[in-house]
Amino acid sequence: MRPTVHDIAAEAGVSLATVDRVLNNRPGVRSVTRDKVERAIATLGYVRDVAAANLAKGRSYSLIFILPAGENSFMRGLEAEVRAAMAHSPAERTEIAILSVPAFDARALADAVAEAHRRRPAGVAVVAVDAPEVTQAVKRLREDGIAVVTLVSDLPGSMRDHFAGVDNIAAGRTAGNLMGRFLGDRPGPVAVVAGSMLVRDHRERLEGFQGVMRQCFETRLLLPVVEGQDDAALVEKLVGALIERHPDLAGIYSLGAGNRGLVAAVEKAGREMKICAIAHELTPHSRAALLSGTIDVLLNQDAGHEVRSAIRVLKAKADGLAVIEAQERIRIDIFLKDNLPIEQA
Amino acid sequence: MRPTVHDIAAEAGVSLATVDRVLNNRPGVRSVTRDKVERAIATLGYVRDVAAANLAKGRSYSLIFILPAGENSFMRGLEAEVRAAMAHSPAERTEIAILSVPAFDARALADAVAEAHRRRPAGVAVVAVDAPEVTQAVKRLREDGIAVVTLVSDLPGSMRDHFAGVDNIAAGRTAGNLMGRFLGDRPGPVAVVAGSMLVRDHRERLEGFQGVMRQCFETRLLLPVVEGQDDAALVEKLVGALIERHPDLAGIYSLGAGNRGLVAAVEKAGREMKICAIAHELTPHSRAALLSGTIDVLLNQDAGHEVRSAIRVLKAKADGLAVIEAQERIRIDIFLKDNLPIEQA
DNA sequence: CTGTTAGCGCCTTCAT
DNA sequence: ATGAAGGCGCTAACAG
Repeated sequence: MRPTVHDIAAEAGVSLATVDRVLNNRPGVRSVTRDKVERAIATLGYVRDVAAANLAKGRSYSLIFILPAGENSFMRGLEAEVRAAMAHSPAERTEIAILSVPAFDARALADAVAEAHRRRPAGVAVVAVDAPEVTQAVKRLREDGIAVVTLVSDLPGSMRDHFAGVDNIAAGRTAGNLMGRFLGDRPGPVAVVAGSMLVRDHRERLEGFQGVMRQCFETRLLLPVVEGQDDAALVEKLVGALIERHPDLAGIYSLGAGNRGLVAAVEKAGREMKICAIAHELTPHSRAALLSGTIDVLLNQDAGHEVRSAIRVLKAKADGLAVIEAQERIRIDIFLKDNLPIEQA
Repeated sequence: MRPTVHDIAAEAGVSLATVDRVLNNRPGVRSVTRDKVERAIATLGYVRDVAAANLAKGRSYSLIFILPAGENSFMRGLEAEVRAAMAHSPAERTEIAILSVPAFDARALADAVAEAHRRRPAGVAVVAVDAPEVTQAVKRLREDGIAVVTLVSDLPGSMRDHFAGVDNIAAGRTAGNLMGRFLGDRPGPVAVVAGSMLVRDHRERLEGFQGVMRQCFETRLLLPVVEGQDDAALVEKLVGALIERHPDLAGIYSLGAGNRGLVAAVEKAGREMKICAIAHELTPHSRAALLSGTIDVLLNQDAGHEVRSAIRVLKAKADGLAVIEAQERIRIDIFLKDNLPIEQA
């Protein structure tokens, strides 16, 4: 049987309360007493039973998720994952609220962060727009002792506790490597469609993609990036124009959302163009396009993993505990039509 | 606050003990009383606090992992993950033991399963060799009410409760698709190296790979599969012979272990052959080969995920609980040198 | 500064 | 067939 607080109390010759004070390093213990207890802990090899501790505490963590509104399927999937987590709230001892803000709108986001601040939660998770007013608002949260995790897109310099998202430079590099290899010797330029250069994840993917293309496939012409605002209609228009202007277009890397527009434009151009399309995020639409062959590769970040990791980290940080970063790393999934997971319910 | 057993007892007008009997459907409750309690549970929307239940029970699950011995880096990594889980044993209320058996040896494995049976654990996880005597031994475990999970390689027809591993047909197909696309129009045959056709995961990968190659890249010559017994020295010899016999060899798919031998043989052949190599499992050696460019793609199954999933499932099955299969699915990771995760400690 | 006591939500004897 | 009481390992008042 593993040792309990009672065993430590006995071994150290003190009471339960004192053991508890030492364990949670609360004040009000002479350092000699503290030493005795710590020695007992060490010799008995005590490890606290977290479940029992939580039961006794009955603590509950109030968390706020700030997510972009709009049609973006990935973001809606992310929201669904947050709502799924809300459903398990009782078991997880969390109380989660969602704040919705217009996409790519730094002012609105900064206001939402301020609103979250007013509600004094234990932690906040935010899909960041990379702008000074947002950085400042997040900094103020932190200065007030509220834990902050950036979700999907990071916000360096904001003092956020953690970033729950993928390495977007690596994602861009991966896309570049696959694009270069899939195209082989086939001639023709490659286009890049982003959502907005205001968000860091898109900037980083672009950087990674361009880096690999210039470094490993230096003969390939890269067209200047166009910004589709993650809006399907706009993306369709932009991609349509690109295809028209470049009849020999060999590949398209869509590093943001609006895949419906991408798919529509490529399908309109027709099969015979054999455009190699690489896009991000597995959604019902992009899945269908991958299976039909319109999209060749999908890079994906698992929204469920990101949300659950964000919650774990927020709870830990709210308790002032450290986080094993390696254990919270979010993988970049690469999906071909052959390794697509079965559709979930 | 969510309802507790007390609330149900009050609502139903019975005692805690009776509520508990109903909750764990133990005998000794009149069906009228049972109904009253069940109605109370439903109207209050009660969900039991598993942590508190475990605390009260103090139950501990004894599990046995049966793993192949030998140099195979992946299997050693798997064992390391099991040992890591053993380290958390107290917190997880598990007592894990490891049984080691020679690789690809059906008799030895069947004996080990019988030995596990004798120890009467709550559950057994086994890396299966696909042979009748193993199937029989596993069936006997199940008939005795012991939960069984196959790990990495499955054993259909054995009545095992669950398979903790990847979809190996999909893995083979993915390898085939990438091989076909990476080679493009480049001429030359493709070789396949397996470990042994005695294990199901290797047979399935082969099936998937050949399927895609024949279906989507039908002009490409596929050499007959060779078996390297997951032994680096043997693999090196076999691959060396293949390269010698086919100076125009375009690609190699290594679907088993022994990557050290593969890498040695390909590097000996020299860069200028530009052989496209696709292999399985991320190990220190294969990682280095991916970074150096000797291996082009690594398909991987996360041993840690598999072990933790196996433990979760065994505990659930030991308690007679259902498992959400979708939630236990193990993904196929695809690693290029660009998306390799940072090396863990 | 330190100890006593009463729970957290659930399960388990032992009576009745 | 049902209930009362104590305890799992830990924490949190409240005394002293």
